[in-house]
Amino acid sequence: MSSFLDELNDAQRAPVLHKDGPLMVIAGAGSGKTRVLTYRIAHLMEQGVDSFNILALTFTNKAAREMKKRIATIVGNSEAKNLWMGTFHSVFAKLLRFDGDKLGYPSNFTIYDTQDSQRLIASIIKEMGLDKDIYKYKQIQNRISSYKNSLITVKAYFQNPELVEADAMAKRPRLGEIYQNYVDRCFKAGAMDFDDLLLRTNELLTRFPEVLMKYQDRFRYILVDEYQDTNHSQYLIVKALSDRYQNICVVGDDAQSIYSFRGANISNILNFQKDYDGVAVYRLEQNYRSTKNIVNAANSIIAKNKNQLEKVVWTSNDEGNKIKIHRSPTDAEEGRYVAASIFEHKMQHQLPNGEFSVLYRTNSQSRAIEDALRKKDIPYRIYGGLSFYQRKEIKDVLAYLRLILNPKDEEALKRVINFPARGIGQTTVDKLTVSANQYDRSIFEVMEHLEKLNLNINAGTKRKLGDFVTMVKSFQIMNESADAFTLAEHVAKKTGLLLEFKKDGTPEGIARMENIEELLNGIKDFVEGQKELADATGGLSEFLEDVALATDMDKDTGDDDRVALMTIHLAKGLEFPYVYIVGMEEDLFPSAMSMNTRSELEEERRLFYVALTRAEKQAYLTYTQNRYRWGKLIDAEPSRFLEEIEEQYVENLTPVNDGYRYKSMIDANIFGEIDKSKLRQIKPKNGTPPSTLRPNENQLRKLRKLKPELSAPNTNAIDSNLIEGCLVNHTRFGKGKVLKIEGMGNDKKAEIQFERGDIKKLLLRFAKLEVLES
DNA sequence: GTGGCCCTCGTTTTT
DNA sequence: CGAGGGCCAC
Repeated sequence: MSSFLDELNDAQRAPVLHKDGPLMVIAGAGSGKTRVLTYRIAHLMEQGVDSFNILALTFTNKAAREMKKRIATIVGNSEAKNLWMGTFHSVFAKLLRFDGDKLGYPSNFTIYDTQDSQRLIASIIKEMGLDKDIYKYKQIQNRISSYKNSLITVKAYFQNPELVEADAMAKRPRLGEIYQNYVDRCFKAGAMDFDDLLLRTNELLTRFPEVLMKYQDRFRYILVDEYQDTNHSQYLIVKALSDRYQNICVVGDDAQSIYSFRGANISNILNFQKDYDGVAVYRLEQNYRSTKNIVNAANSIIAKNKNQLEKVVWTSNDEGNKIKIHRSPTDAEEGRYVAASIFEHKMQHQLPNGEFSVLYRTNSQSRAIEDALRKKDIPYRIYGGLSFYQRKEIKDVLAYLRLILNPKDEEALKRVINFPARGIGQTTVDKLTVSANQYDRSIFEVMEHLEKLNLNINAGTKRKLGDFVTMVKSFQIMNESADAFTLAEHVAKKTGLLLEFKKDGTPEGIARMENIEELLNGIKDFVEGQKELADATGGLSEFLEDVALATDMDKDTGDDDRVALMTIHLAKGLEFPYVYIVGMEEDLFPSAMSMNTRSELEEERRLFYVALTRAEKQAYLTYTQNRYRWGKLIDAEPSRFLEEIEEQYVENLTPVNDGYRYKSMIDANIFGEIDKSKLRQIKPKNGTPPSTLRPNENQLRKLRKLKPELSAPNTNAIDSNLIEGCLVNHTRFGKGKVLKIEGMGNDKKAEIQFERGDIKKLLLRFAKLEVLES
């Protein structure tokens, strides 16, 4: 029966067979971690552990679904169904639906997404009459979120002088008040934000020992995937739930911890052995995914990090091709190169699109890649970014649906009360909000009792408000009998949403209408799917919860064959035969925002490690010399990570001396010029012969090392004489006139009209210029 | 109350 | 450069 155990190697089998007591599995990239988790669960069930007693926390709901499916093939579908599996957020949302009433929440509480939270915070700031330039709602939301993730409640905040002082110092003395108001308003709206799902679970488990006992007893075996990315709040939940039986299994890889910005605490995994008694540690070090070149290159990168658990990832796979590094003049050409390369591979080996992925640091980089792929007719799919459910028109429909379930949902109400336009303006909404705050009621309740309240609202508007209330109530009645699809379709029509976009007539409006139709189809599928499930209540509420907590990864990709475009963060846990990592430039990757401390830089490096280890057969690293950012073309410098890979594993497709295959509208020669001139100066200095293997990388390295000493004297020498309008001589371009000087210090550039005809922009610290006449 | 125009800001990454 | 928000005029 347990033949699946034969599919494991010895290292994998050990944690699968481990039955009781805490265990930690340190799983290197591509070492079969998911397989271990899956089989461990299956094995527990075969050993007689009741499926109701197992809780598995995964990184995406999709991962949970797939694991469940696989387990079902081993132990049978009816048993697999009973497992509690999903992301922290979805599992504990479910738990709070059962027991959240003890904290005063309705079981149909709304889940606010980040945008809802931000809007609410923005309106609180406005209501408090604070300066929006000092109290920036996005920053404040971020702040509150990290407080919540560290379990710093409003009360804890005010009791902590350091925090209060820090905010006061940052000229935001009223942050605590905003926090207080925000929490109150969410509560009054019957809403939880993402962080509440964890924070309130903690509160529930702490304040109600009988609830804690119930779930401790229920979840006798707990498994946590990607443990390195848990935050403090999640850590405490796991700790509390596993406290009684101690059957806790965590799986992770400290080298792949990349979510500290949302509160993930790498010390959770580093300290696991201290947190539990008698922890068994298993290591999965054999990589089954990638070639030797990729595995070794990745190892050589991560070795640069200081803080890590001991582990040696190795593979018996083929050597494979070297990692290819390619430079382009601009981001548009980078896109073209990637598209052309994918095309070439496809043609040569008859490969499907699905074997390729393009990974980037920031979502905004996708545009150039998209353009290029589209031009080559290569189908692609973007993951993340503005996901389907975040689109305006979709959120509008969802807001109506949310309002049906929870009329107290303030953000949903404000979103749709005047969309499509029905003559209820900001002034009216403000009056309602003030009144609602005053009576400690929701806006909807105020609207229901307009007659009894003496609000300064004219009769016409009152009638409109009344109509709106009546409409929402009619939806609520319909919800009692109709299924989610029928209701949603009715809502889309009755509210005039569909018509609104249809009558607009622009391509954009039509696209929006089609999106709404797609949403309706999605709801239909959902309803159909629910009919098959035994425990499903088949309603709107479950659909909305799914939507609120859906990752972009969770959306069914269908079976169409497309190149995958996504951020590196989103790529975690995935693998592709061919991987292109684009934008390998300083300030972009590593991000300019993450280079202030060693730990930030180390996280960027882990991110690079994650990116590289997604590749099975071949990895490409590309960078540009100039990139459009904020609508401006800016100089780019190769990422330091390029140099950190050991030379033997990479191959440079664009060495400096290759004669510039890529002609560009802008001055692509700048880098070539510098490198050559620099080399000439450097060579006698340290006597190292230039490597014939990787001239570019060698030069770059030297260049970087020498830059400080070289740039300072250079610019100084030139500074005094070189002014706009003066005549200069360049060693290679000849005589020219300086048209413009811009930038400061190292970035100081001169735009020069050369006699031979062209205009070039040169960095002064590199250009060898002789001033002829000023 | 509505619509249009102008300004600002942003690009880290997400449940 | 683009999106989103605020302000002003009708």
